[in-house]
Amino acid sequence: MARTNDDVAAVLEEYADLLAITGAEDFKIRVYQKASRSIGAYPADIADYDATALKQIPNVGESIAGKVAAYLRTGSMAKLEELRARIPAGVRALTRIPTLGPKRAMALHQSLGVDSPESLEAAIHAGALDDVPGFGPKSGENLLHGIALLRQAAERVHLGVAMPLAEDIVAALQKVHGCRRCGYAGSLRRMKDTIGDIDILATSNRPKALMSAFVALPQVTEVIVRGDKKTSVRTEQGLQVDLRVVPPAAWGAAMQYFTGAKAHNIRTREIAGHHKLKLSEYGLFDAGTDELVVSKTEEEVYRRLGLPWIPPPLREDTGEIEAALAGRLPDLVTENDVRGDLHTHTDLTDGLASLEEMAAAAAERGYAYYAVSDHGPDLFMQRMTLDKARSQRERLRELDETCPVRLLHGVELNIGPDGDVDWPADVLAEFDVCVASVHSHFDLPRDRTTRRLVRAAENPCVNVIGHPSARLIGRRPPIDADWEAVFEACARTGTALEVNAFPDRLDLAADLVRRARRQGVKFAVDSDAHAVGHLANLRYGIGAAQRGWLTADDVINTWPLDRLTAFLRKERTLTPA
DNA sequence: GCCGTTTTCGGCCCGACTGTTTTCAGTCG
Repeated sequence: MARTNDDVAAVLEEYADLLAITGAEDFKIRVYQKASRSIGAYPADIADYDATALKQIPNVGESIAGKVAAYLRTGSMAKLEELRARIPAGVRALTRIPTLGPKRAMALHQSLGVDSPESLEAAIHAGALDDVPGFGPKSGENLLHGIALLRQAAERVHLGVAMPLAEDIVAALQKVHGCRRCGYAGSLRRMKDTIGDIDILATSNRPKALMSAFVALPQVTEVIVRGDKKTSVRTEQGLQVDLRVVPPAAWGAAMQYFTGAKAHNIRTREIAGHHKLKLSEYGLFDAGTDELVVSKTEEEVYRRLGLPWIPPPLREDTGEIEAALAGRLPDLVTENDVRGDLHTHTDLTDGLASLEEMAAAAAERGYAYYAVSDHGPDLFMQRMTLDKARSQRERLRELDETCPVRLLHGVELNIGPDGDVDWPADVLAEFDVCVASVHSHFDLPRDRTTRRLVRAAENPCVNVIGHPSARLIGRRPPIDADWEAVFEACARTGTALEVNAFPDRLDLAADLVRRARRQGVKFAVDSDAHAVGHLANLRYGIGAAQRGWLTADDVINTWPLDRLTAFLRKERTLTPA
């Protein structure tokens, strides 16, 4: 299931955690964390690598390469096994309790013998904490609260939940007297598909007023920490929201800092160090004199570090720093580049709006072209028939004559367990665009799922594989396929992969998008709209595309219609009739 | 343990807040 790289990354991460619990030096812990990230983000599969090959990976040196090579050979890592033998697995679980880090977790384990959140909870209730130095009454209270939160498993929420909430809070704070600027940062600004907490940044010379307004927001149910510079709250759905207030002149440095990701920031601070500078949320400073160099805009901060401005979706330390230094950052696709949507529904099947309403909404968005792609007959509950599809086409052609948007007649086919789709080639040839998606049989064995998707791609009439992994964030895992084989087939046959913009799908996911792009695959960023309001979800799909390093050239629905049409002909025109 | 426009040795990201401390360690982001 998991790639070798992910498996090794998890092992190194665990080793780093156990080192921290045993009180190892900070820098040693960080080295294993860095190596874990580097291997996790490394594009090639390392399954067959030996120590020499492993050392080519950044942050993997002699020692780690040796450990990983042994792990790949034997399935175990001696040093890790040693630590596992010393520290019960539950102690690592203790560090997942908020306010309890490795040091204090180990202290509790040694003095009380606790080895799980449950046994800690029992020990606290028994009053055992009173005898442990460094733990007062407040600690017990906070730990119990933390254990309760852990139990609720405050899950990460998807972008479609976090973004509107963040936008509401920003709008409210902007109205507070003295607030100069306010915006969201963090993983939300990086457009991660799921969000653990929301980071809001504001500038004001009167931070107290801003903090008071913040904790009084109707969405707030609990204040976690409160200060003049930083306040954290929890909302009714258990989501943590942090507000940071900095002086107006520090906006750029603060935005850079709070957008993260943490690993990206560590790199930018290291680079600052090399330039004898010091970077914090308050600005870029001369390391010797502490004099401010720049802080007003992110562009200035990056420029002074010798870097171009790096778009937030790339800031993960997965190669963007190296690309920036080499002047090879991708020119990312934006929502403005998009000329049309290739996957949308109407009330002919499971959509809520009519063909006319959807076409009008597409025109309003300024699209040049727009495909209606209702379900084919194989999704039986949608009651589609060939007659219905053809009569929809007639209406669409008629509407097209007066519509400012060029209307395309499409279909969303169902990919059966063996890769077959609803209609034969002669029927499919009547459509302008064919999307084909998996809607059932999600648990087939990997090789069968791979064959299923490859066959769909090899169908000369299938233009786009819709929501390729069929995942539903937080509800259904992605189907298991040999994705490299699927990507190869798509690149070879001129079949695009969809980046479905529905916020609980965001499918293909960004990391797979990036891997597919390396194989030369093209993409369609589609809304899969079932209602007028869904067309605007496209922004989330663009976020995923950006996180996958896509340029406009990689995305077929940014192309002019004639180029798109040529792509959609696929090899149909090359195959003799 | 890794790495090199400061280096093959000596550095390793920075600041806010909390709780328990009498000046700071631990945790978090």
